Amino acid sequence: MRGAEINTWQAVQTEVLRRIRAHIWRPGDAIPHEEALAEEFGCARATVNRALRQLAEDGLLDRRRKAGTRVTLNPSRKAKLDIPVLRVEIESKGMRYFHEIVSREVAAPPLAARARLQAKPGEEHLHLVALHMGDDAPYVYEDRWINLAAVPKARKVDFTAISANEWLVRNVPFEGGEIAFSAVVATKRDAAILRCAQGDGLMAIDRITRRAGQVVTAVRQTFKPGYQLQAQL
Amino acid sequence: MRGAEINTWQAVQTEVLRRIRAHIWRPGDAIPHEEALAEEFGCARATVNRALRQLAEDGLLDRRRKAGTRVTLNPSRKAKLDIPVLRVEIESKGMRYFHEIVSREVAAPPLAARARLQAKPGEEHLHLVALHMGDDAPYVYEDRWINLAAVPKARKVDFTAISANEWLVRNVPFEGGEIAFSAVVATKRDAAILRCAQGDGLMAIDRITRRAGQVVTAVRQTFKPGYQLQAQL
DNA sequence: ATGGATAATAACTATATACATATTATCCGA
DNA sequence: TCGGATAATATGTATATAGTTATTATCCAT
Repeated sequence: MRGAEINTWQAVQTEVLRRIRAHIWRPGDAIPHEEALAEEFGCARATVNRALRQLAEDGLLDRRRKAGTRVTLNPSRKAKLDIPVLRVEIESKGMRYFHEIVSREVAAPPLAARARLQAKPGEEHLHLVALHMGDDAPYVYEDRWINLAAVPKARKVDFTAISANEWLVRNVPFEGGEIAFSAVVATKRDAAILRCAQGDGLMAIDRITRRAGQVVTAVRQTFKPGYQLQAQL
Repeated sequence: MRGAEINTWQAVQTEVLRRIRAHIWRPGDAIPHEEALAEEFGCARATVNRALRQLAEDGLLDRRRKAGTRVTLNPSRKAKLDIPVLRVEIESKGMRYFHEIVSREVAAPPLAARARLQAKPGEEHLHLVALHMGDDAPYVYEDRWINLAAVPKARKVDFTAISANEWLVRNVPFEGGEIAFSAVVATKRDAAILRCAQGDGLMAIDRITRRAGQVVTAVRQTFKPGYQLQAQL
């Protein structure tokens, strides 16, 4: 598999990678500067830069002007995982996607949710509980708050026709957010909705989405038992 | 925060991003080609390329030769999470790190583990169970198999002095692997080791590390209750 | 020694240019 | 109409060159 590059910059990159892995250049060591490597590999400095820059982005090298480039001391493996829209994820597994609204109301969020939403007391939010199904079996259910001050249009959207997730992605430009994964134990309520046993271990994903400083939406998605989140190293 | 670029390519990137988010260029739409954008922004094509290439890597654009560049239709959020060596993670939280070996034996893995290890019957592996502590409280425990055929040196390493995790990172060049996150329910044994209640929801991480086609090590790490894995969107 | 100006350095950015490559569109003959 | 050769095109890669910027090292005056 390795060594199948046609590119110069990829060839340089894998050779550098090889030297790091073979401990020819060890963690903490400085490696030759771009110009020297360019000469060694018989290519332009820009090409070396392209190779090294990406390795730095991946966390394998530390680069600083004038100080040079060194092999990262505590290499932390970076896993990239992509969180697709649930419909896409379910359909990509060959299942038929369907979703239903369990409850919908406009209300002021309770104290616990208010902090996450950065909401002032009395501010109205749309509270949605929805269930996403794969082949008629519950796959994940979500408990979501949407900030109506940030997204007034959401008040009159028919979320049975399009999931909140998808509607938001399509209609609300957003800028960032946080995501956290944790393990929870199925409550009686969880079990009833997901049709699993009370006490099962469930993966939960908490997400907050921001736009212009405001929290647009905060959601907890609770997955069916046995759900695995996979990534490549 | 936005608009604080000094670079041309970053300025181009955020402007493109803005147009995507503002739905000036909508999902599925083709955007102008590099040369046109270069002219519009008054910069070189290489600069536009740099900006767009990264957006494509982030999954916001789809680019194909001759076909051009379009806004991704089903934008799946990509979260980057880094998995540091446990010692570093624990120490970075201001806790004192300590680890102990619960059990250690050389054995042929049982059938269930053999598949994951791609091991032939009778092949010897090192089986390690270790507990990582933060401030004297259990943080995570791991059940690990190390392929002695791939890493013969491991047989006589003192893993009380350095954790297997760290020793492997430092001493075995590796090429790739898989990682999976799931939620499990604490068994009696889990509870005893982690000093938690049986039935607690625990985050589990399964990892397989390869080198030259061989599986170097397969490990399951089971975290203390309440553990959260966080990432930025 | 200490601090501050100055020089040296290595990565960072940008440009023009050129060629490679994948993919689409077109055209032509069977 | 179908298939295959051919042209057109947008992105991908590589290079030489040049200027920018952050950081370190040095040197000098106090």
